[in-house]
Amino acid sequence: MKLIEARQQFISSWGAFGTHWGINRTMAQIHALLLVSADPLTQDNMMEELNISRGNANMNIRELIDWGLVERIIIPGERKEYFVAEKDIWKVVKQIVKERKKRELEPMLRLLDQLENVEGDKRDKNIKSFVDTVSGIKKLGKQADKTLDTMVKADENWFIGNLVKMFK
Amino acid sequence: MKLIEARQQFISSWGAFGTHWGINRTMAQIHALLLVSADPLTQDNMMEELNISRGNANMNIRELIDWGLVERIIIPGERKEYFVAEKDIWKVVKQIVKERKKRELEPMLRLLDQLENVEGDKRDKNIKSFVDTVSGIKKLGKQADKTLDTMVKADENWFIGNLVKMFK
DNA sequence: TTGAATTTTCAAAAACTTTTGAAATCTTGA
DNA sequence: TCAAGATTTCAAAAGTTTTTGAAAATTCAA
Repeated sequence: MKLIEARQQFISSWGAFGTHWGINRTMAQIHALLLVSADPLTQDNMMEELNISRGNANMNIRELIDWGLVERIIIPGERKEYFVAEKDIWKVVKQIVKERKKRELEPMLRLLDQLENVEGDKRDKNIKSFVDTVSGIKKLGKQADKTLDTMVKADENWFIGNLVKMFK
Repeated sequence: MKLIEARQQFISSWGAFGTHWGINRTMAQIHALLLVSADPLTQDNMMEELNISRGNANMNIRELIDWGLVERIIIPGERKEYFVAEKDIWKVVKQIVKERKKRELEPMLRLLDQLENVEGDKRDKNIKSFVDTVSGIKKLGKQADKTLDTMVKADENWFIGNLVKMFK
């Protein structure tokens, strides 16, 4: 398989993959393009390679910066802005985990804390069923939260080393 | 907070949460409703409680069954079908991990295997950048695949026990 | 077997998300 | 300061997904 073709495959699959994870196709494709590019790219480079409009490119690049996955860099003597993606996949994964934890897991746990204190007789089977479900989710959620916290702080070798121990 | 209100909060938040994970709102809400219900529910119960149409209810119930999260049960002497959700959250998580692994991670790893064999001189910086990115993702992906495999087979105490060891 | 109850299907409508592109704003070198 | 180049914004258009509801199919008790 030729490089051009392989790149296209990668970019388009990464885009499709992203849509299963609540990330829009273009954002995932821009990310993929930056991941496989040897050099920094401009917005115009990306617009051309992915066939997307200026507004679309701009919006999604900014969102990637917001997620901490892409960095804007200034090349001295150049007027245009250039962009690069973090290439270390372990760092990318940690960054995504960190953001999703903050944006989704933590608010959910705060809600569950409140919901657990529902009024009424715990012997009522409807109340019991509600409280049991909420407590169960909370318990697993809190554990996941702690685990992810530690993971975000860890380096790759530590992580893989531990997994090997854990699963041998 | 009263039970009715707490249930509504839970159902609506679970729905919003689901949309961040590529699951549609209604499917997540039906799941939430079944999770907090003490008794099996019919399709009509769910239509009424969630204010959704017959077709919508039917489609999403079937999708939940497809994911292995909900079971259809027949109550002797009753004409209607009843539904219950798996209440053990650890089992729910394992089931979701198992399905997503099969539907998303495994196909992605098969693609990466192919893309790694791109033709050309590995000293060309464009080829190097592509191959390095693909290899890096593949390496982490394979590790995740193994880990999730073990997790899917494990029971909760084993899992939490190990995490505690790992992170103490 | 029949027919009322129930479930399933699916085309069209509604809702929601993404993309476009032109205008507005900002930036910087001369 | 100016103006050309670059970036950002955002309303409208296009595209996608979800929902509806009525018709078709299926089920089952009598």
